[in-house]
Amino acid sequence: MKDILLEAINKVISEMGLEAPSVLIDYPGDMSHGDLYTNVAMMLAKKAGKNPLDLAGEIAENLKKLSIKDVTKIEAVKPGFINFSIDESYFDTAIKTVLHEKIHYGKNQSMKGKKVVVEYTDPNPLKLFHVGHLMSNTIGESVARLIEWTGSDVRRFCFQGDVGRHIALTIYGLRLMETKFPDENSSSKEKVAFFGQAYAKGSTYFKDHPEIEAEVQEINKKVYERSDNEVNEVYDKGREWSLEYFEEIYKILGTKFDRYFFESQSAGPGIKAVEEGLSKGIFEKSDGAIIFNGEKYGLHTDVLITKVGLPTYAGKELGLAEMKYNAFPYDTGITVTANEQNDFFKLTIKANNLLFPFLEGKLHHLSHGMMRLPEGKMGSRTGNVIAGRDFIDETVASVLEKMSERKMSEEDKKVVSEEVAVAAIKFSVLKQTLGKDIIYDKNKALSFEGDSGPYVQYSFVRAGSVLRKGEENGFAVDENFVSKVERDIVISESGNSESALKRLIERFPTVVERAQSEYAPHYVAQYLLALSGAFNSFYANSQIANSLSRLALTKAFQFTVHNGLWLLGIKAPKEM
RNA sequence: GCGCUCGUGGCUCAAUGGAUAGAGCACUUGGCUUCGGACCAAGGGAUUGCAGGUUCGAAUCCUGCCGAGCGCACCA
Repeated sequence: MKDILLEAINKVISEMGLEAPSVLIDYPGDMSHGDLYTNVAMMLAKKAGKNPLDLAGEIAENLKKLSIKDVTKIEAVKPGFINFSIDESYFDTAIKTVLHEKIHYGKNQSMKGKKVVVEYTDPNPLKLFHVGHLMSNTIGESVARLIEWTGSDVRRFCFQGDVGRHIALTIYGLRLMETKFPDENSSSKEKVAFFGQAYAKGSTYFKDHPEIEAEVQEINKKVYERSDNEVNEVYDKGREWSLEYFEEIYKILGTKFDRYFFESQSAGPGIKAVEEGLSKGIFEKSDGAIIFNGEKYGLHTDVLITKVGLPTYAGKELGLAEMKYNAFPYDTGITVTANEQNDFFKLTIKANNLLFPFLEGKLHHLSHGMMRLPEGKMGSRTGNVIAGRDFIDETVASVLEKMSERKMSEEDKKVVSEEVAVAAIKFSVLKQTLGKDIIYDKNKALSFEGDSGPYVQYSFVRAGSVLRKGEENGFAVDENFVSKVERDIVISESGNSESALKRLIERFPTVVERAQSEYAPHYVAQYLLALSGAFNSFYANSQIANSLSRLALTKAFQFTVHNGLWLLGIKAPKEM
């Protein structure tokens, strides 16, 4: 409908001899202003030498002459808006579309055939998987799903820092610890916690004893070269345990990576790329190290290969871009990280473009804020970090507490409580604009009410419950349901909670498009809150289970919520 | 110091240069003989950090100031 009106407006204004700017046509915030509005008259008034309201009136008159299907009212108002009212039957048709498209409702083909890689989460083996990784995973997964809905071929990549200074510090810290090395039978949580402590120990010790620098560098070199059996043994065990532990978390979160990359693999290609860049004059030598002088491009200067000959994070990033491209020749390569890496990515993207001209315009960095504690930044070096797994487990525990009254098997409770907890966590991340920090207050439990994931899930569950009731009343939602709805069109009156819900369901695909084009899942999250609110209001105001049209609307609501939650990486449970 | 990002009710967040700045939490009040109360309805609560500017129109764009966060050469 938006497109139809847009076309009509453009036609009318060009017939009036006016140049069309990029016309805004949208849903008004307040339904009392009609179903759609445009501000085109105000934008053109000055150029046309007319008063905005008069011009709006003229455009409105000309639009009326076109007698556009389903448009029942065109009205020029106050400063110069033109408001449109759409016939109720148009929305009834939209509801039927939902019932046909089911779990595909909202998809489009805007990027059909494009290849896209999304790299996210990126935890480091031997280091703690903290709430920040949870955030990156949540956002990356949602973005990957949004892109899948453009018809693109998406690959999920995860890059893990299995070599480097943090590993050396962990191994050093291990030597300082009295605690016994955990055995194979310990839980993966214990195993990983052990290495987390070692890292904290190693890095705090290093902070107070800078004289161990040479020793740490020596260990680091051994890790790269795999030249020391003792180091290798610790390293291999730690890496294996970490990766197992990460898999457990991905399973709970609902992410499945297509491919893992490790820094130990990108080091070689990184060095090769940097040396090639050096010979081409893209990079230069300085103080024994190889650097990228970003100042020519208004960026910083960063070291790519240290004077000891080891690639830095930046150097390895240069190798990674090519490795990713070789694994899957993408049109768009997105990397999701916290915004503390913004400058770093500006730098490496620039360097990658210079080095690999075929990557020009393909690399994108998507940054998000950080999980912060009320008392300040979390840092794994100091040890005041919240483990991602602990955060999930604590949330699950409080969901279970809330579910204690529910009659449900223990097994089901376990599954559902996990789904609800993950919803609460993910939604709290995805409901707000990317890039802003989230303050995590341990004393304030995550919300299950109001603007929350569980609120949306609850609405879905409730809808399911009503549908079952409808079935008892002889309105089975089966193969014949849609055709029954088709025959029995019941047009509801406009202006009530039922028509408000209908209108929201109809605009879902446009919400998805916007979220896709801006890589902004929060539009979907915010929409789901509004949609759920509209449903709950409708539910409170009408008897649903005895009306086919209202059941049809409820079913359409269910599909829409289900699809929206899916885009956020959140499950829609049957019961909770 | 330089660069990037951000300041919206007590708190946490929305708002494509557009209409009366929206929600949730907290607070006050009302609603289960109806389909799940993790709900609904209503109320109070905002000089959108401050000062200018651009515009028919600014939370949004520009400039300055104040405040916060992040980054800035051999860590990742």
